[in-house]
Amino acid sequence: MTAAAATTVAFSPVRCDIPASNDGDAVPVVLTRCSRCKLRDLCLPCGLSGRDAERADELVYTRRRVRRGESIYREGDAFVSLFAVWSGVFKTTQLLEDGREQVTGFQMAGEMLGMDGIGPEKHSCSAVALENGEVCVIPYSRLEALGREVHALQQQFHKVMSREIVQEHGVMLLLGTMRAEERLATFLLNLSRRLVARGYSPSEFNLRMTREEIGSYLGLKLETVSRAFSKFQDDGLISVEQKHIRILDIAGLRRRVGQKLEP
Amino acid sequence: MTAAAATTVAFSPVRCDIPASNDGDAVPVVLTRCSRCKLRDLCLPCGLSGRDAERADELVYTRRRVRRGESIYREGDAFVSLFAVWSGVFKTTQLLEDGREQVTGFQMAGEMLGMDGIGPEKHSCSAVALENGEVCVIPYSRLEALGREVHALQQQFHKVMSREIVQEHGVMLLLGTMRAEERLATFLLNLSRRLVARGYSPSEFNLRMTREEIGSYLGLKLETVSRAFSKFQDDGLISVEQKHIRILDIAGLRRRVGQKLEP
DNA sequence: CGCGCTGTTGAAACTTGTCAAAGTTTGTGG
DNA sequence: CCACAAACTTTGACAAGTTTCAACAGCGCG
Repeated sequence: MTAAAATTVAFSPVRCDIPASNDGDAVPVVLTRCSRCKLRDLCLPCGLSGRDAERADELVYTRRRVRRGESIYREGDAFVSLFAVWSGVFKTTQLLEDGREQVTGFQMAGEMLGMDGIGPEKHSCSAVALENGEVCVIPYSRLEALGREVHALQQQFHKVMSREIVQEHGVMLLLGTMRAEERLATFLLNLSRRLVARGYSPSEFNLRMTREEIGSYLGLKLETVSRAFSKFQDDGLISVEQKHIRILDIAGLRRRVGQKLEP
Repeated sequence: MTAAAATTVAFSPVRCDIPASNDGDAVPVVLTRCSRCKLRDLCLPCGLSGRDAERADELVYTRRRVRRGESIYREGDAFVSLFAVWSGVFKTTQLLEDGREQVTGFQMAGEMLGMDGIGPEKHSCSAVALENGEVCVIPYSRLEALGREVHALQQQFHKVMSREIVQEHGVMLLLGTMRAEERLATFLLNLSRRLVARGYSPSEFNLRMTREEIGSYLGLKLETVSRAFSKFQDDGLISVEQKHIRILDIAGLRRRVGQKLEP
């Protein structure tokens, strides 16, 4: 199954010692190379070629393992680096003063984490692993410096940030104008689209998040999410076995969202 | 009153002809200078000093008048420039395929518009003036080029984009976890805070948007917004006379949002 | 001066949340 | 490997909050 293929490591990390960088991180690390990474076309260096692609290798010196439930950074932490998901699925969550929490996003391979920290110089949300995974650490000072030299990298970075803004507009639309079932359908279609881009099946996947986390993201209670799943199943649009989802009628699912949402 | 002061033009535009720029805009324009602008500490060049501030003058060659109801750009338009609000209030709106529309933000002096366009290379929302106003046109290619030379400008730009992301997370929190009254209270507090930063009264202002636009932004129907206004008035938190709002008890308003939201 | 847009308010309908109970799966430790 | 506890999911009944529909008032523009 394709799912297994993409989890396979198409990459051999090479141990080496890196001289102390000027941002205070001087431990022996795993050398990673963006130019050889299986995710290069999904990730920040997407579109870079030739010399530019090689220079992108200077971006990432460490890849960090994160175990299920562990966080990459927490709300309030000083901002130092961006992170690119290499494997696993993550969620970002934000707290309201009175303790209410919301999931503001789910991130999978190739997606960037931490851009919220640049402006305030500290993270405004927490990033938590939903399963064991790895993230590439991109020291922000390095990205800034390299961006000035490698024009295409700078552009790429701006595009990534911009797309983050666009995507959040989409979530605002979802939260502001859609009903429960429309929200869930949109969520499933979005997930499907992103999985396809990563070489997985568009119609069959395992959710890494709980009903509660989905609900939090969609502005719904977990019971409502559960009911919507059941409804879709009763209507023959999907089959649900706990976290295992099969999309049986993708067109029907799209019709549940007013009309269609992704082409 | 402070409101009048900030509308006054503390700046004299100078007519001049600029040679054709390489992004196809060759009409006679108004020369503007960021380094002398009354908004420089609120806007993109915030924090630049000395030589850097002067170089920022190369960023903006035109300021564009936009009349109430007119749009700066529309969803789908090719992306060429960013815009900085110089005067007036704007809204950004996004459409859902079935015709539902949502207001995704309100922008006032010093705030940037158009960053959603960088990634997709076309605008993913429309920007419309709620009253007559002016925007500074920042050709994106120029910002990119100048950013490579003026380090601090580049950093500033990244911060602006990042803050946009953070702010949208805030809206997601609002839409995903708050009730009608909490949403409106948050909206009013946010407005008040931004007005203060611009030298206006924190407690008395005129809304430039209709109840429907507020509702759209907050994910509510206009009737619900109207009722929440009335409730706040009955409770002595604010006074409402059509669009004229006076905040009578800002602490009380904060208490309506679970606890507090802005310090 | 009147028409249209905007805003307010009431009552009924609908959607989602809340509470509760029970079933299922997962993980842990003996 | 089994037993048990904890976490997660499903479902029902009812409550609460918001929308919908409707009527009317006020303001502002032509």
